[in-house]
Amino acid sequence: MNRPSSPRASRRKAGTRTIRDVAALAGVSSITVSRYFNTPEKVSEAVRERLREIIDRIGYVPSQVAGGLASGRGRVVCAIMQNIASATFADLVKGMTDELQASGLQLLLANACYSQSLEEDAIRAFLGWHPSALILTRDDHTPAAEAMLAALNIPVVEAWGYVEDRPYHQVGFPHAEAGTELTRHFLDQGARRVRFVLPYAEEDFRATQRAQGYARAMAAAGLVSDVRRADVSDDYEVGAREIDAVRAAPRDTRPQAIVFTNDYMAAGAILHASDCGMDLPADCAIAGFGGAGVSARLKPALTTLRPGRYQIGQQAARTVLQLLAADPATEPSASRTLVPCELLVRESSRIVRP
Amino acid sequence: MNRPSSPRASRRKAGTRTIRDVAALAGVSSITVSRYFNTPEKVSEAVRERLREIIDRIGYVPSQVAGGLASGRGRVVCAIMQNIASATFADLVKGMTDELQASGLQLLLANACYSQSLEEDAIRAFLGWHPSALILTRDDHTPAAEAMLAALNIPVVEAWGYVEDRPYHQVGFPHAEAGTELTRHFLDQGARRVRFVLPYAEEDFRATQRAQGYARAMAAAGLVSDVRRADVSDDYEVGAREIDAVRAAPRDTRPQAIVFTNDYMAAGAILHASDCGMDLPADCAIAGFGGAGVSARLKPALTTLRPGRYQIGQQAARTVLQLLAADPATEPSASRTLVPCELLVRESSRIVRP
DNA sequence: TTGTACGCGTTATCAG
DNA sequence: CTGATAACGCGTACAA
Repeated sequence: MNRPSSPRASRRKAGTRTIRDVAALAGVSSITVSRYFNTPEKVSEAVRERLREIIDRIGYVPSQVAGGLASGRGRVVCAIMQNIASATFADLVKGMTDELQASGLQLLLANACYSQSLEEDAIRAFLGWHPSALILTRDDHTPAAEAMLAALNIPVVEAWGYVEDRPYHQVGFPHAEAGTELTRHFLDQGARRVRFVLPYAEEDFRATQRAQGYARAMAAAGLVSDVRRADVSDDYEVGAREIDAVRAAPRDTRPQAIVFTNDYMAAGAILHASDCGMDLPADCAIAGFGGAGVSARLKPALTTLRPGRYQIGQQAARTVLQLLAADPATEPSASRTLVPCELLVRESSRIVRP
Repeated sequence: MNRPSSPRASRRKAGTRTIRDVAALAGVSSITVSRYFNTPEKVSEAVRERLREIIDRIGYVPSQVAGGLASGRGRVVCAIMQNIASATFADLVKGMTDELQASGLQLLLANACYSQSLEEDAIRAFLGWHPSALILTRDDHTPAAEAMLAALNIPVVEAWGYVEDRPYHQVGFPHAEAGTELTRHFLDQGARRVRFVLPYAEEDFRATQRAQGYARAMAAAGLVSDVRRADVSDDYEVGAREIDAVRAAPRDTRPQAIVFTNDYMAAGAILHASDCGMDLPADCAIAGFGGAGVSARLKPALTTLRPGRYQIGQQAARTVLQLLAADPATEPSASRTLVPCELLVRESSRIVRP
């Protein structure tokens, strides 16, 4: 009963070396090899030397999986993006990987496609990996997601936005204020009819937040908001159509300036304007958002508000690293790190008085 | 000796639920819960129902870490990009995650920054995760990396390129032929002086491959290659300077057409040309590579060769899934999947006979 | 269909 | 500084 006929075959996969193989070769116990990796200062110089040579020779790499299970803390940071393919999130990812790779942490990535529900699914899937930290890119979650986050008991960073009264760490900038800043740039020049153009898809809630900042700035100046929602998905085409709309309107009701949700729409406007004989910025001033590379090359060069996308990713990762390094006892209240945008003022946004 | 004074405290982290907690609640053994997740058809309908309810209620998520260790095969696919922040690799990543997330596989990402040595480091780091497959984005590796790949004994896919005589699966397109195709596009129109412009950084070896394809096409037509290497890193500026260089040259030695390594350089050229009174494509025809969104909006609209970036990522993931699903016994020889580029012929590349 | 026993490769704990 | 032992949470093999 206590001894089956055969002593049960090993389940080892061929070619897999373990900490014990290394230990045997070095004539030490396996725990010493473990210490060699985790707390080398507790291993004598002589043994360390011997182990280094053996590990190099047989190309041994410790199993993160086994280590994670045994220690309870996997060296994993999970991040959920809203649209991995976009330049915005690609830069965020680069900032995070650059910082995490250096610390030996592995980044696990998921794509939520701007959906709360997909974000919830991703969080749930990540639970199984026992992450040491979680980086999100929105601050409104489903109740189920909030519950999981609260129960997780690991550092959670909400990157990209910058919001008050959240229980988690914030790294980013206030999007509403970004809209306000661009609007004020025009108001300060004396413009009174300023339009804001939203993209076709409602999914990007950040764009909506910027529109709210625009509306606040207009209201504060005693002006009427003029928000238009695009009717095509191609950003360049949106810009082109806006130019056509402006041309079709009587001069005295035309917007003097347009703030576009992103630089691609603004670029579409500028490229189309030069095509149909419209004189920018005299006929209509333009500003974008994002700091796209092409913005400086357009004629007129595009004024844009450039967020520190890479820096936000980097800072989010740094925040995680600090929290992991800190004494878990010192409960740090949710921090907020502002990574400001840079307003690049160029020719396109100059208000020309008639 | 065999019984320490205290029966050794549990190392369980507070709040962590295990398969056994679920089993206890359901009044079954833990293996039944395991089967519920892995082979539900082997669990009776009644038990399944009960488990479903309990798992939902307590929010249990199986540990991927423990499961991976026990089964020997983690549900992990590792991918190494060359520049995560670029649109190219961002699209690849999206294609891969879209496909893998649906299959419950987790993507582990690393960034090699176009460095063979960093790629080797990333492969080594990935070894510790016992990946079920590996996706690379180059086909020349360090000897150490090749050795690890050979020893790994898991599916390896080299994405983005399309090369013969590699021991691994290929998904992509031949970059040299991309250069050839763009060059022929001009030669077929009767052009004889065609220039190829490489970026400043030598790191992107794919650009060099496209240049080789250009050189072959020129040689095949009995023409002399005219490859220029950019002297600034800003792609738009490169394009602008090329236009200046063309204008400075006598008309009868000017290139009739330029193939740019990427669309941003080409866009820089077009934007600058309209600025300094150069008439494109009459004065010089232009083609780019990449299928950037802005290309269609330029004046003249830019001819470009658009690779199926998303599709390549997707197909690389599909290849991985197929190989994982296939009988491991059937050793499939390295497959090659061509994801062709699309030549978008627009106004910028029309050769105008004087 | 369900259960028992044990191992996966590593680390925490305690002992020397 | 080094080692023996047990645990981490789950899946495989085998038995019922």
